[in-house]
Amino acid sequence: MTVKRNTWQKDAVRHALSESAGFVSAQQLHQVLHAHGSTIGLATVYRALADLLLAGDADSITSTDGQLLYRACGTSHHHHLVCRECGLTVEIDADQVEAWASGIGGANGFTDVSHTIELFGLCRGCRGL
Amino acid sequence: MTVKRNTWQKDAVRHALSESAGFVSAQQLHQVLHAHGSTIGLATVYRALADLLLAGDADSITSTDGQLLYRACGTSHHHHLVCRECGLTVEIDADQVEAWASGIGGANGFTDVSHTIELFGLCRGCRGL
DNA sequence: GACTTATTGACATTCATTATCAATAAGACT
DNA sequence: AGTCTTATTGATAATGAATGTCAATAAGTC
Repeated sequence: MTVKRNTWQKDAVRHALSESAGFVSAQQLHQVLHAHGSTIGLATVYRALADLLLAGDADSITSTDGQLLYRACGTSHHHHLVCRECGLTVEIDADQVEAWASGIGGANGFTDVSHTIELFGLCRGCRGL
Repeated sequence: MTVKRNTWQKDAVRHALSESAGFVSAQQLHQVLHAHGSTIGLATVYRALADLLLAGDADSITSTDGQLLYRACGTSHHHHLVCRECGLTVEIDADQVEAWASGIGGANGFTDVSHTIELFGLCRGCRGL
């Protein structure tokens, strides 16, 4: 049977992902890693992220322009309010929504319900241009 | 200012979409239209679908393999509960969440707040395998 | 250290979606 | 009806994220 091997590349991806706030694309992670001097390959980043998904150490959503965004998972769960102009991000917690989400899931016969909630808007600064 | 023009192509896409049950990809719609004798171009199908999205006459989700799926849609804004195994989709309406979203946005100085909410879970069928 | 083979990484490939742009036709105006 | 403006179309090229390929590398074992 195939035996998993531990490589610095996988650790690097895991670490870079946990350092990132919010959702990050595989390409962004690759760039960040290179900016920090790593020589990791793009394909390897994709493979490491796929492994993290399977292992449940990360989850993903697809952004509006169609690319997959990843997030470290297992830490505290929260959501973001993002300015669609400048990218300013405000963390929000949403206990009501958490409860609502799991309730809806159960009412429809779904289990293991996870959710992705992102709010986009125009922040004060960008509006006041 | 730009003036919208009505073409048989847009009507064809709108009609084909409303005839389709469930979610359909742009490529599938294009094939269906050609199978019915239409000579509509693929790019035009994409453009018509984009217009329908903007007009609120259709909504879309991204399938597990990354492509956009479209569906004719009523006027009301709603969200989806999707089985992460088989793709079974249940419509949910979320008045509470709508209110919560705009409230949070305003409280943080954001205007024009839009949101994306997706719930993923395991449906009864897939769980019982 | 030697060996097996999982993993890497540079590159090619796939494929959905978008951009390009000349040709067409919708709507307005006479 | 004819003319004119330009929004729209459609064939094709281009983009770009994601995956496949495969020789070279290195993790874990003995």
